[in-house]
Amino acid sequence: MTEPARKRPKTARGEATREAILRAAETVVGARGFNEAAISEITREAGVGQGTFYIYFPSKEAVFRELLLEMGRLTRHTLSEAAAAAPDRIAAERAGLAAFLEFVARRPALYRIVEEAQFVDQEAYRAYFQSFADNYQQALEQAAMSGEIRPGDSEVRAWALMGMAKELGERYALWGSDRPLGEVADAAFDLIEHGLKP
Amino acid sequence: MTEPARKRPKTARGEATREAILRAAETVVGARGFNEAAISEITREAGVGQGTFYIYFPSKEAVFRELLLEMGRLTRHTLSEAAAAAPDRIAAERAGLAAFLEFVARRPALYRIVEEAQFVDQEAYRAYFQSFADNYQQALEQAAMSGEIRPGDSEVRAWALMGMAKELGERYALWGSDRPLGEVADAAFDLIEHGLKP
Amino acid sequence: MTEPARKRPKTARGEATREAILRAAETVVGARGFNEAAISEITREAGVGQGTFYIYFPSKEAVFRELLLEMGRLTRHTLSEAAAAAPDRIAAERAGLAAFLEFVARRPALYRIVEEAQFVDQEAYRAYFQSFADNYQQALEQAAMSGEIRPGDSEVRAWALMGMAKELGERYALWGSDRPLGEVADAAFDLIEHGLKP
Amino acid sequence: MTEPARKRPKTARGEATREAILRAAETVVGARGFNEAAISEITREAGVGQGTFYIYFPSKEAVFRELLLEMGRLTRHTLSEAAAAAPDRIAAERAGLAAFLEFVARRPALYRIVEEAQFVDQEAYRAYFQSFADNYQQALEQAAMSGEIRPGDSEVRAWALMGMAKELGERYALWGSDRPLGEVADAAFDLIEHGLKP
DNA sequence: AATGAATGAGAGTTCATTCAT
DNA sequence: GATGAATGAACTCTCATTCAT
Repeated sequence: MTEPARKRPKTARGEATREAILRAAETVVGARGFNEAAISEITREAGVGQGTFYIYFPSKEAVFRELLLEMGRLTRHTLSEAAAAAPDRIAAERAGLAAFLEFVARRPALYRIVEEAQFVDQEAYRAYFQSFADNYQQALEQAAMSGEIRPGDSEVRAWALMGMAKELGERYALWGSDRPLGEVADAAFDLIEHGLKP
Repeated sequence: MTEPARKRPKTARGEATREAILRAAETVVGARGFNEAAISEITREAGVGQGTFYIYFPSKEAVFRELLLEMGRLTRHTLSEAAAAAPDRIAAERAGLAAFLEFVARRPALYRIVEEAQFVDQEAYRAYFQSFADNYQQALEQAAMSGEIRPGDSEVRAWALMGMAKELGERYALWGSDRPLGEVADAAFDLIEHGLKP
Repeated sequence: MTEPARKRPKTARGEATREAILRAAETVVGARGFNEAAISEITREAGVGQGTFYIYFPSKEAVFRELLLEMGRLTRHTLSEAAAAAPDRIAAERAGLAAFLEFVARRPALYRIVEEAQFVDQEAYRAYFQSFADNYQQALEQAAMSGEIRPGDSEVRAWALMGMAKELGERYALWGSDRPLGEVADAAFDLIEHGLKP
Repeated sequence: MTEPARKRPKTARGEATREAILRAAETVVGARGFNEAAISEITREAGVGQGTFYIYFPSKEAVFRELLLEMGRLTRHTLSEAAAAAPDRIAAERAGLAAFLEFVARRPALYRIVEEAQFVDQEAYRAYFQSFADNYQQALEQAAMSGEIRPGDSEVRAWALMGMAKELGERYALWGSDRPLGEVADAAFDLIEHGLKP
């Protein structure tokens, strides 16, 4: 199903070219969307010939998939760093949310790509979020057992909290807004922490 | 930007044709996605000639936009019905979430179209959700003022709750799952009501 | 394996277009060969737009296959007419060979296509000749039983005689030569009739 | 028209590389056909870098031509050996046919290449067979003069007999068959010797 | 109102060949 | 001698849209 990357470059020059294409793809696909992003535009942006693209990626979908993987690594890294510094789960939620919003603001193209994956490579998209959800669920479960949070359905909670974060990222980090992201994170965290009930 | 629908049919026959195309578009676009959905496939599915499409819609994007409008009407109707029966805002949240999940499960193609709108007609997509958020925010504000819910940032809350609902709809109603939607709604509602804090 | 022709035209205009493309393909593919024959050249020759090609044929291979079928029909027709007029098998051999050479000279492009089929659609090519061989073999068998020819291995004979005819067609009708085809047919027939032995 | 081979290697290492490329080309071109055979595949099969190809051959057609020459040498050698052992022309026919079929069975790729030459380098292809025919014709002429065979049109006979051999080679040695090649040669020889007439 | 035919712009992709190292 | 990288021309094929009937 998942074809392998066409080529692992063997020289430093090749490595650089591959990286240039990847960055150009992030830019162009992030800006135009997958379907409007032409290979010719990506290679122009990367400053290489059209054929060069196919030395490093077997298809347009393949770069896309690679960018998705990158985004996965970066997000995981961002979140685990944020969580590591937090004393307990509740604090981790807050830190994670804030870090996530910052991250989306910093790499909007990459984030847009993740969302579009839904329509480009459903399988990869679902695997991507399922894996996040699995980890998240586990963390919530442990926190519930240790009494850091109220017990509850960890699976549904994981998805619900992910949905919140995604929507806020889209709305406030991607669309742009005059509200500082920290403020948004705080407001959302208040909801997560205490709920709506008076 | 938004061209008007090419033609409001005058005869019953025309009305039926237009409707057939709309339903075929929902099916095909919902299944294949906007870009993979060929007009020729839509018209074949609708049982009309290819040229007929352009009698009723000026472009491919136009049907798409029309489907988005439809979805908006239906969702609004669904939610306001659910909310109307609820005694207070907290109950309305619960009922609304459950109704929304049911709705997504019933019209998955339509829901997928809404999500894809992000990549097809960004402007329409943002307007769509902004309008929901505005209404939602207002409802939350009133509820806070009347003491039905804890006071807080209604705008962020609106987007956060919408994100939750969307993600749960996608995960449990669209992807499919063996968990009953009512159970999912209950679990999420528990989080919304009380938050994570013990 | 064998995809169906994309479209049976429904109007006379369509029928004419399809035929024009077929004739243009015969010309261009016959002259340049399958690989060098660009679709764009075929459609230019046919006087239609490039896209029109794909209304009537699903691929380049598909026209090719259609031309092969045509050639089969024509050859069969040519040979059976020639054989019908012959009093016995030996005479039929002579008449068939002469008719075949004439036919190749008249439709060189079509004949070249048959030969190239070997490298374009092996399966179709083999089926094409196997079917000829089967008929031929049967005719030889009956002739042997009725004493019109010496008994012998009809299968091998069929292929051997087909090979002769093909080679002579290629050499004298396709390459061109100053020797009249009738003379060639006579000379070959002498060999077929009496063999080499003094 | 016929460019010279780019380079006659000077060292044993070079010689080995050239030979490796030639053998890889035989394999790949024989299996895939000229057009489907990519240089990159040939060099991969040969275990050398892509650029190395052009040290030894100036173009893709050039290797092809070289393989054709090889095939010519081998066939000539095979046939002359078979003929040398035969007491007279008739016996030489038999031995030559049998040897040819064996040869095709042993080097199917090479044989396929000869046939495809028709569509890759017509000039070389025709020269190839014309030269065979010339020799063949001469042999038949001498045999006719010495009374070993019935007098007749040697040129046409040469082509006719070549056609037989080629077709039988293709059908029984290339396609594969459960009939022993010796048996096929015998049956064909019977036809060549005595003809069809009772 | 309806339609089948037609189109051309543009997409992704391949590959023989060149070249700097 | 050897090679991996690079390239651009060229190809097949798709499809939204227009139009004559």
